[in-house]
Amino acid sequence: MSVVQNFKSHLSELFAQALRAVAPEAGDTSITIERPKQAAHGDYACNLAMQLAKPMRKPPREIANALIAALPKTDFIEKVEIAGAGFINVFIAPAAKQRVVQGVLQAGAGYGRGHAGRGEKVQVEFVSANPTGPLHIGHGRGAAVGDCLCRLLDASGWHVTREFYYNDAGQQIDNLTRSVQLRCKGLTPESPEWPEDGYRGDYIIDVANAFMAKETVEADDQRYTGNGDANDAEAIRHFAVAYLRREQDLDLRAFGVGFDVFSLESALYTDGKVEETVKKLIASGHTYEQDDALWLRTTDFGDDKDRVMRKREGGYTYFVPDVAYHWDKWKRGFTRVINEQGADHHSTITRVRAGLQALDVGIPQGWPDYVLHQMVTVLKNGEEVKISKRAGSYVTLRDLIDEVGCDATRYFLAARHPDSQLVFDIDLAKAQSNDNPVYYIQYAHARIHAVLGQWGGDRQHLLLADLSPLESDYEKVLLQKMIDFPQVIETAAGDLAPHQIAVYLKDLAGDFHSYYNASRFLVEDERVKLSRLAMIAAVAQVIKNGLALLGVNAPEKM
RNA sequence: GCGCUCGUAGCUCAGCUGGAUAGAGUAUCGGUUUCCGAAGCCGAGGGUCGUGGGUUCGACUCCCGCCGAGCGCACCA
Repeated sequence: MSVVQNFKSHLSELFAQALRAVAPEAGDTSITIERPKQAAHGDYACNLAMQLAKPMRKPPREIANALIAALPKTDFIEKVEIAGAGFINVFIAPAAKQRVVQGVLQAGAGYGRGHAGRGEKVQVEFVSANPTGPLHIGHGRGAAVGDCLCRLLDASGWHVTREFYYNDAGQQIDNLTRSVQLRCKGLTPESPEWPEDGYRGDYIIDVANAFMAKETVEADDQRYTGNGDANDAEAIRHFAVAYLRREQDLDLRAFGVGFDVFSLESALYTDGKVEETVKKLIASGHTYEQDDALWLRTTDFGDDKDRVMRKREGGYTYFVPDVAYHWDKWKRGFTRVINEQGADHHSTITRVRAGLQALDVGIPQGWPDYVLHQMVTVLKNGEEVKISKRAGSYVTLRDLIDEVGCDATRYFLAARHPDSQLVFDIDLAKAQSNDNPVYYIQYAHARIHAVLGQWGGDRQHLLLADLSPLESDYEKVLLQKMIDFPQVIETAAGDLAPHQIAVYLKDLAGDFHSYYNASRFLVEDERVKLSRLAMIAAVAQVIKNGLALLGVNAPEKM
C-alpha cells in the first residue's frame, strides 16, 4: 500500500492526467475535488465531467466514463462511481485511510502542519490599542482572532512576526495626561474644572496614586519611574503611558497573547520617517497645496475624496504617520502584512493603501491585507451593556477572563466569522454548563485520556497496532475527519478565518462522542483493542493540536 | 445621501469559495447508565436561506434592485 497522506491533492493530480488524455485541448480546466456531504457519494467527488460537457458538447456521463478509463491505476482507490448529473465519486481503500492513525501518532504535535507559506515572512499587526485605558471586549476579539491567525499561519509554514502599534503622543494621550494630573491634585470628574473630554474611569486614580508614590512600572516594551511631581506633565505622560501599557500586557498575558515587536507612533516622527514620507509623496507628484493645507490626491487611487496631509495650523493628520508606518513595514521586508482591527476603522484602509501607492516605491496594489472584526455586543443579566470608555463603564477583557475563564473566552471570541457581529452573553459563557462548546471539545479529549489511563499500556505500542479492524461506520467517519485536518488548517489559513478550526473541532468531538457511546475499547481481543486505542489516541492528538491553534488548553482531566 | 459588513430553524451560529435531500448547538418533547467519565449518546418536531429579478446543466454561495441591522463617512486618532 502506497503512503498517501493528502488524498485531495493526489486525486487532483490523477484527474489532471486523465484530463490531458481525454481532452488535451481543455488542459487548463481547473480541477476541484470536494468532500461530498453524504457517505453514499463516496469520500471524494470530482465535477470535471460536468464542467467539460459544454465545451466538448458531449453528455457529462459519457465524459465521466472516459475520464475514469483514463485515470491512472493506484491502490489507494477502492472504487469509482458515476452518479447524478455526472459526478465522479471516489471511494478510498480502507487500509489507506487507516494509515492516518499512524501518521497522527508519529507526527504528534506536528500533525496538520503544512508548507504553504514556504517559510516566508508575514507580519500580523493586531490589538494595537492606545494606552489610554484597560483593554475591553472588542480588543479581546482582536486579540483572540489575531493570535489564532498567527498560530494558523505558523502552522501553514509562514514565519510570523506579531506586532503591536500604539500612539503615545497624540490628542488622546494629552487628555489622559491631563486627567491623571488632575487626579494627582485631588480633583474628581464631578468638579467643574474637569475637562469635557477627560477620562473618568476609576483606573485613572490608580495611575495617579502610583505616580505620586514614585512607583516604577515595567511593561513589555518600556519601563518608567514616577517622580511624584504633580506639576510635571511630561513625567506624568510618560508614566501614564507606561502604566497602562503594563496593565494591557498583564491582561494579554493572562489571555495567552504575546508580541514580538512594539511600534510607537512618536518614533515615526523622531526617526524622521514621517518627514521622509511627506517628501517622497511630494516628489512623486501626487500632492498639491490648497487653502493653506497640503493635500494628497488619494482619488487617483480609488478614494472618494482627496485627503489633507498637513493641516492649516501645521501638524500632520493621523494618516501620514499611518502611511509612514506601513512603508516602514514594507522596508523591513514584509511582502505580506495582515492588519487585524475593528471594523470601525475600515475607512482607513483605502487611505493607507492609496498613500502607499502614491509613494511609487513598488508596493503592490491591495497591500496590506486586512482582517476586520465586527463589533461585539455584550449581554449581561439579559441586557445589553453599553460601552463608554470615558465614563469607564465597560466590560474589560480582564473581567471576562476572571469570570468566564481564559479558554472559554478565547473560544467564544474566535469561534465566529470575523465578519459577523458577535453577541457575548456573559451569563451563558460563565455558566460552565453544557451550553459551552469548549467544554464539549475538552471533554472528548479528557475522556480519551481516561480510557488510555485505564488501559495503562505503553503508548509506543499503539504506533505498531494493526489497524485493519477499524472498519465500522463510526471509525470510517473519524478516520476521514482526521485525514481532513491538514486541509482544514490550510483553508482556514488561506481564508484568514480561524473560526473554521473551532467548527472543525466541534464536529470532530461530536463524531468521537458518538463513537465512544457506541463502542467499547478495553475489549478482550488484543488486536481489536489496540487498533481502537490507537484510533482514539490519534483523535486526542488532533483535538489537542486543533485547540492549540485556538490557544485553548486540552486538559487530560477536568 | 455615499461606502463597508451582515440578514440561514424560536435563540446562537456553520455552510468546504457554484454542486447532489441546507447542517450543528441550544431550547421544547421522548428515550438512554448493574458496563472504559451522562459535561455524553439516540430520536422527534422546527426552514419560502430577508425580498424581487438575472447569470447556467445547477445558486445559501456570483451580478443588479429593494427592505432591514451594525459600523464608518474631519484640516479627530
